[in-house]
Amino acid sequence: MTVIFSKKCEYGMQAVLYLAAQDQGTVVTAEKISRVLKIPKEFISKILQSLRESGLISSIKGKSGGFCLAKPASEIKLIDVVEAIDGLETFDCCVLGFPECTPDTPCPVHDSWGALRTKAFEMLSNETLDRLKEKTLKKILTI
Amino acid sequence: MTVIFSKKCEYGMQAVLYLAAQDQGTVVTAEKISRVLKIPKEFISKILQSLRESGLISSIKGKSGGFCLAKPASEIKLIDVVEAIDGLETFDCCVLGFPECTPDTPCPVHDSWGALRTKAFEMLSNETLDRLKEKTLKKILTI
DNA sequence: GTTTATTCGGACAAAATAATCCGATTTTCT
DNA sequence: AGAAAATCGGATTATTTTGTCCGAATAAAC
Repeated sequence: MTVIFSKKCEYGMQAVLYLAAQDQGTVVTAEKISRVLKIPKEFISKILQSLRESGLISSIKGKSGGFCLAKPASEIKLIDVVEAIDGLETFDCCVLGFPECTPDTPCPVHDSWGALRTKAFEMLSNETLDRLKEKTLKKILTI
Repeated sequence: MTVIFSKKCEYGMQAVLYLAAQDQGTVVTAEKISRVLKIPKEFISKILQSLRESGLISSIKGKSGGFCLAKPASEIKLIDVVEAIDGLETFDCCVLGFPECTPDTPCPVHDSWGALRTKAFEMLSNETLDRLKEKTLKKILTI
């Protein structure tokens, strides 16, 4: 069951968090990420490729190749992954699915939902990946 | 683009809000709901049928038949529609898609997301449909 | 230089969700 | 009684999302 984001996006966030939790300079293969996070290998490979295209991560080809963050974990936020995979449209859509839900033509829950949406956006925008490192490492042990 | 709920659920909420906005005792056909809310007729028909099975709305067969709320609008909440169509699982799932995201084995954003989720649930649970009637009528004019 | 382990890219397959079709039944109206 | 307008139920189709397969290119290790 998906809460807000697509599976691709969820897996992408997990993978990026995992990369951020490694010692700097560590290169991790798609196979390892797949194994640790229990994500189908071919699927996470595609997702990693698209994250590389977006410039969030880098890849190294050939034997002993793999993936790593393209910049310091202190400069990446979860919202960056969301933007790269699902886009930010989610934060601009009516929760009831009404067309053109704007301040001028609001749906019945426009205001209360708007406040929540903002909070959700902030939650994903405020903390950088490095600040989530410890929690990520702990969580990974339990998967 | 879907925010949290499936299209079925979004359409279901819209239709139920529309029924709640009618004068009491009014019977509305699926065709009319489809036309007003711009929802494919056969699709909304199915959704209305399933909402009837859940007991949220009633149907009247035959010519001059249609649908109406099964109880007063003051006794129905949006969360009831969500529960009937998508279920409440959404409010119990990890936003990052991690398995077994619990207080004991939390994901990196477990706490902050949990607070938001609770707020979202409350938003859909607190107000009854009758209190959304005016806003619904206004919104419908703009569709 | 050959083997090996990896990313890369494109096509393909499966599953879930969204939408449609059609014939049967029910009820009202003339 | 017959026509008309509606729900009902089941099958079917279309679209999107999720997941897989395979062969080519790349680079390290022997």
